[in-house]
Amino acid sequence: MSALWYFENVNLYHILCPHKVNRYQKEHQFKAYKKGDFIYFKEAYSRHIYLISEGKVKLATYTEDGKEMIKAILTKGEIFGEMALLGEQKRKDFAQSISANTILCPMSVEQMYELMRENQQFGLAIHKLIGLRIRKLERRLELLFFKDVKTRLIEFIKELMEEQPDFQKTEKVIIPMVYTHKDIADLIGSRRATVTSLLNELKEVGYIDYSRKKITILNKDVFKELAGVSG
DNA sequence: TCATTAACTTCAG
DNA sequence: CTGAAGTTAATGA
Repeated sequence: MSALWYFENVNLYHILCPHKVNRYQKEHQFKAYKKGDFIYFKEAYSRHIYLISEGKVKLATYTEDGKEMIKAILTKGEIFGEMALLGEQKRKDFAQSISANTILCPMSVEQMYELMRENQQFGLAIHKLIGLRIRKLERRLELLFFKDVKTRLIEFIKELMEEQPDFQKTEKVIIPMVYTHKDIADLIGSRRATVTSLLNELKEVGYIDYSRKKITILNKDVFKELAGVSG
């Protein structure tokens, strides 16, 4: 199911990216953002949906005590701002570029509605994506509240594993790393150093191998059974 | 005991 | 050469 989500994202991008859609070619434009640039702020009007053509984007809100709560970090090929399609008037989170050169295709809500009307498959895929995102976030929040960091990291890696298109087929699963240790730490509510040492721990006991570019799960079935709580 | 802080080294642009 | 990423060890809850 997570794998589906991945596929749909890719397909969405192909359907959506105005590059591929002839009749939007004229009005089509990419927008570039530097590191730290905001794409939209909290409480801004929700007028667009964005496709990531290049780079990395962080979606987050502020908690009551003023801290950042990171909802997601998205990369090339993914879409965000989709809540605008469900009638969201103002953004509940903010979006910020966290890579040096982030390039986005903005699509207006009206354009999106038009596409959804004409292409039911597409409309369905969007709704599914929204549903899955909400569930994913809920699950992550639950983990944050009730589990220790190690469990959170393992669950996080499991999720990435299941998003790999062909992960069922082989014993080993290679996860290309789009996240830095800091990104991971942000997402699981921990620190860079903790992520590194936990990854090393998993490496030492032979569950994974990793470098900056990828995490290799040496045996997916063993990994799937990992509960995380140490013993 | 586990995770964070801080200080350090390595890496990439 | 600089800032970010990654590592390590000391310290706190």
